[in-house]
Amino acid sequence: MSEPDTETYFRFFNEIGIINQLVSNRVERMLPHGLTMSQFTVLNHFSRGLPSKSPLGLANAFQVTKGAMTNTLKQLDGKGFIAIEPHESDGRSKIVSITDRGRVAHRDALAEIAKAMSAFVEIVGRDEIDNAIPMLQKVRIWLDENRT
Amino acid sequence: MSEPDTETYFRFFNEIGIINQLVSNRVERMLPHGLTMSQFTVLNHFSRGLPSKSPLGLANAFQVTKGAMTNTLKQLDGKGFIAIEPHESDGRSKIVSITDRGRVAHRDALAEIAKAMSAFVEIVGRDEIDNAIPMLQKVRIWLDENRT
DNA sequence: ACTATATAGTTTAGCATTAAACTATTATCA
DNA sequence: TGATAATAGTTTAATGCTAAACTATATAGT
Repeated sequence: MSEPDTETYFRFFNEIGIINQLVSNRVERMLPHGLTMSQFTVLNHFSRGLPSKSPLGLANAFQVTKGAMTNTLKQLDGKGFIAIEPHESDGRSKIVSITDRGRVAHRDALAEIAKAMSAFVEIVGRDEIDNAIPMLQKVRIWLDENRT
Repeated sequence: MSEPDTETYFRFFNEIGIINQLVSNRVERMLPHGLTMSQFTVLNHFSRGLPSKSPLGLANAFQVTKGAMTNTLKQLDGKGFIAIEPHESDGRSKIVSITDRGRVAHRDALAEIAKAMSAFVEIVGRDEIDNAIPMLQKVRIWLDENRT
């Protein structure tokens, strides 16, 4: 691969890095209930009707370490937004699920995000987002499956 | 905006967040000279022939705080990869530039990245990257200019 | 059954980052 | 000119993340 090519790919990932930094920062400052981005992401997962998962399953789904997930779940549990129960047959494992209070918190958070996004939506249309997501998924899946 | 729309936009930013996490992690482990992603990004800026900048200018360019940039520059300086000189007329400011050793380190790093990217390039073609960058730039610029 | 290995989760140390306090210098303007 | 505000950079405290060590339970192989 020629050097200019590397530059282009690097710029791609660099744009992604800066967007991530700007978005995380912005969203985190407006989330209610003292939610962090990671905490919201977990609530978002369950409020979409997805089935209960183990802490490890969540860590894999969001590509963070087990340790990071332990921390995130501890705080969500402290706020009463999730329930952590022992796995019925495997003594090593646990099952995480969202609580009613968690659902309310998620709804509040989503409302705040929607409010802040309204201006953004006028600039970057739904079609552009729809168009980009499959490509981003392809990138993410490749990175996930080809870890070193 | 309807709730499903918010979901779509959120998924977009979520994919970006996960990609960023996977890439940072992967790249950082293979960078030579003990370079971090932030350090490499600074070297990359200068090695592209861009003009010397103040620490604050670099912090703004990469969307990190002044404090983070102080730390990054301190480490690059310790490795002899950059030179930090006082601004000629403004006693508060400094000017950062890359050194010859910094250029060599950058070249080494770019070679490692290119090597690791070769497999990725086969999956996600140059055209897809070229197609995505303008949209990402638009997102990044909007986020940057519309900070709260 | 016993031992070795693998797995789920927690804890710890180290690091990069942010926000805010702080120092030093420059700009504004009355 | 002299006081006030703005700016550049550093430092500090707090936070979240990773990697690795650690505990406890489950699985596999003999």
